[in-house]
Amino acid sequence: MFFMKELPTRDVLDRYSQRFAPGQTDKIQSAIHFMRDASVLIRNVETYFSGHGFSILKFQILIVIDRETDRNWLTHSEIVNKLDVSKPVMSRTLKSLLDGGYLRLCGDESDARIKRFILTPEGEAKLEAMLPGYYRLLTELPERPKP
Amino acid sequence: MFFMKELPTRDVLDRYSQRFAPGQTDKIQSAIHFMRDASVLIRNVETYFSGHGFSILKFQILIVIDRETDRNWLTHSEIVNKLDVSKPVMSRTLKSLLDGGYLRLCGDESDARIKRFILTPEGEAKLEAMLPGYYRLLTELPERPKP
DNA sequence: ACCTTTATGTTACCATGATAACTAAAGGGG
DNA sequence: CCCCTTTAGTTATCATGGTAACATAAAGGT
Repeated sequence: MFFMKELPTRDVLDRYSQRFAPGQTDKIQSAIHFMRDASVLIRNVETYFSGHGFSILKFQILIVIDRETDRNWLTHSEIVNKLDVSKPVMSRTLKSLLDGGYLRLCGDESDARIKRFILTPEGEAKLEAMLPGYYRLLTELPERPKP
Repeated sequence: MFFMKELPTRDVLDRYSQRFAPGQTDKIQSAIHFMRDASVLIRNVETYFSGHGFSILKFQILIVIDRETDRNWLTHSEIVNKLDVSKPVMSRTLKSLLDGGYLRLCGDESDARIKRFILTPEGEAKLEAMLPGYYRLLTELPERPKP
C-alpha cells in the first residue's frame, strides 16, 4: 500500500488547500482519490498474482517475452527497458524464474555478455493459467476516461 | 515501479483481449493506462519525499496526526487503521520517526499497552516544509474525473 | 595493436513492504 | 479471584524495491 485508507474529510482538505493550493480543493481531492483507487487496484493485482506464487514483476517478465511477435526471446536489458525496473532487481527476479523452470537461457554467439531469456513450456502454461483471471480483474474495473 | 513502461501495442492487446476479454479491448486498455499513470505518479511522489529524506509512509504518519482536530496525538493502532499498513511496518517506521525527533511518545494512564504519538516542533516544521511541494505535485496532475 | 569508452550484468548493501508467532496488558465470565 | 479471550504492540524472517561499485566484453579512436 502506498496511499492512505482513510482519506481526509472535505473540511480538513479545505484547510490545507487554502494554505497550499488556494481554490484548487477539487483538483487535490481528485488527485488523492486517484492515488487511493490506484493503491487499491495494485493491491488487488498483487494479491491475485501472489495466489499463483508470483509477483507482478514476474508476470510482466513472462508476458513481455510472450508478446514478442518476431522472436521468442528477450535479453536482460531489453526487459529492463520495457519494465523500468532496476538492473539488480531484474537479475534477481530472472534468476528466480530460471530456478522455477519458467524461463531458460540461450547465449548470444556474437556477444558473450548477452543473455537471452526464453519461455519454457512451463512458463507458457503459467501465463495461460494467470491471464484469464488478470483480464477479469481489469475488466471489473470501472471505466476511467483519460482527461 | 509496479507497472510496465512500454505498454502493449494495440494489436498485441487485441490478440490477448480476443482470448480473455472478447470485445473489451478498450476497457483493458483504459485499465492498463490507469495503472501506468498511477505508477508514474507514485514514483514522482516517492522521489519528492525521498528528496526530503522521507518516505510516503513517514509523511502520511505525520499528516494524519496533524490533521486531528480534537487532540494532538494518535495511537499506533489508530494510525495503522487510517493508513492500512501492517503493524510491524508501523512499529519500525514510528521508531524511525521517534529517533529522527519528528515524533514523541506520551503514555496512556489508564492502559499501559497504549502508546500515543505526538508531533514535535521538528515534526511540524518538517510537514510545513514538505506540504507545499506535495500539493504542487498533486495540482500539476491532469484532471481525472471519476466514472 | 593499444588504450579508453561504452554496454551488459552481477555483487553488496540498504529501505520498505508482508506474515507468523510472540509478549504483555486489559477485560469478562464463572 | 482465576482463567480465558481480546487488544496493543514487538520480534523474527522473508519478499521485493533501490543505488553504488564492480567485473567483463565489445567498440572505437589513435
